[in-house]
Amino acid sequence: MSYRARVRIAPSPTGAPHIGLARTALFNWLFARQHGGTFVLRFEDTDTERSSRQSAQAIMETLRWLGLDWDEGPYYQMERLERYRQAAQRLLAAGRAYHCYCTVEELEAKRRRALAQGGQVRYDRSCRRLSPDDEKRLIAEGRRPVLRFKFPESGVTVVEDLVKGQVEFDNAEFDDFIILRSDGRPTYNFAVVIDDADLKITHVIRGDEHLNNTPKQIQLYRALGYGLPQFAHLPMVLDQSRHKLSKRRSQIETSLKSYRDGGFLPEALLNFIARLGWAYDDKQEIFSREELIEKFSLERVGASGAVFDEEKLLWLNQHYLMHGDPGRLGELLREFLVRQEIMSTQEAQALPAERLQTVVGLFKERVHTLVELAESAGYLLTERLQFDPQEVKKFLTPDVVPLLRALATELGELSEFTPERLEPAVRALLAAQGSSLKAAAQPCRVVLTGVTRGPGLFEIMAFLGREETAKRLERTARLIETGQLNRPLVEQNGGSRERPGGAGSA
RNA sequence: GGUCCCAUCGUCUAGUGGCCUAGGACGCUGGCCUCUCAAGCCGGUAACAGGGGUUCAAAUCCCCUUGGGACCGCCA
Repeated sequence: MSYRARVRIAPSPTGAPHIGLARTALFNWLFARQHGGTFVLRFEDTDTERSSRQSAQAIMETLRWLGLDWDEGPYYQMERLERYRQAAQRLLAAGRAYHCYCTVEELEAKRRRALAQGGQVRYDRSCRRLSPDDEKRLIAEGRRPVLRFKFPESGVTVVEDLVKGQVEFDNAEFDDFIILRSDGRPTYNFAVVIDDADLKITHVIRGDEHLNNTPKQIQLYRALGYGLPQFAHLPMVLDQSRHKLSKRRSQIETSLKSYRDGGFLPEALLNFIARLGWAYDDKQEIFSREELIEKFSLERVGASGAVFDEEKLLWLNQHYLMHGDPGRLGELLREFLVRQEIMSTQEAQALPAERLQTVVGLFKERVHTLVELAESAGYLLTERLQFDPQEVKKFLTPDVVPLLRALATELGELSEFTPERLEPAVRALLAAQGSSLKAAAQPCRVVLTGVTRGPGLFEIMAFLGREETAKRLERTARLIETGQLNRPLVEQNGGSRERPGGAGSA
């Protein structure tokens, strides 16, 4: 297992990078890293209509975000046109390729006719034996020929696939496909062979959908005199209706950017994707990047398609949120607070890193994404409380007012404003008032946060600090008395810009 | 329509002829814990698509059927 593996990811830069790209990239990357090999990036940009430099940039940025660093490239096929031309020339000279003068319209008509008769949608090879005179005439008509590959008309092409095993194709099923367009640009099946040969790719690891193309490529390798790489066709990632993941028809999100924006961690996404079609054993679900490199193997890649289960991704993301580095998570939270418009860039920048880390600690096991984290933490970091009318009605009744006042006063006297000191103090106070923590916790929580769920009451108080806690208690007590709690508090406060998260903590 | 691939709980999967009255995980669900919600812990639900073979023995091997998917472009 110590050969110099060379693998590649060869996306076409024709749109936003998607899950499928990450999947193929990850498996190739893992294979390269595991074997101390080389991971090459190549852009298949011969579809000049749809390819764009921006898309290439977006793909590279996404790969970087995922941490799938490449060792070579990016190569661009459009910068290698001369290479394809030379190879095509060789094929032509060897009698393995020929010019075809059929127009797009003619081909389209033939295809339609064939399909209507329920027959083969293959090119009829009509240009294969044109006489020199015919060719002259067609050229004189101004036709610009394409170059077609003479595919063997009989025999069998065998694909030795590392995932699918040995797959046989009857050569009669294939037609003389186009290798060079009329303007000289190569088509996919041609360019991919020359590039993989030139780049000395040892293992072509790619999606399942290419298995049917492989015989075409194998014949090309042979005609060109190149040695074959090993092939490994990965099962595809499917949507809930078991179709290939597609931006257009699938319900689930396919764009990687939307996962990034949605508050997913790259390590969670990678861990999740790795387990789509691959398993190490019956025990382990969580794999760090290093463990994946160590434990991944093509032998253990399954053959059947795998449905993308967002619930499981969410679970994994929460796992990495709970166990990730607090410092890093804190900074990500800062970013998402702005992104989710919880606060301004300036406000976010003013937050001490330590405060953010505390928030992460308080919420990490209660949220699944950074977006949820930012939105949940809003009431701790800003004064904007969203009182749920239902909860207000249920918990903030006039009879809790004395309790709130007592708390505000009593807590002011506490020497240390920490959860450890708060708990016994509050419990004692409640007991003295003839109440209990069980009875009073929820009203207090709503008073302080506006909602009925969240971190422990004492953690919340400690985070808010003595002053802010007392302030919220008093203010809400007043609002209850005057019956003003039917509208959002933020309006009644006249839009205070004060930040409780700033200084006054214990 | 043709060719090719695939087929274990709803989902991801373990299983490579006996260890399987099929294991784990997500989800769902019951309980514990508890100031809420989570997290955590304990328990439950749920699958070998069907039919033929081969074999002492089949989820595992073979065949057929069915079902699903991909590809069949001067897209990749």
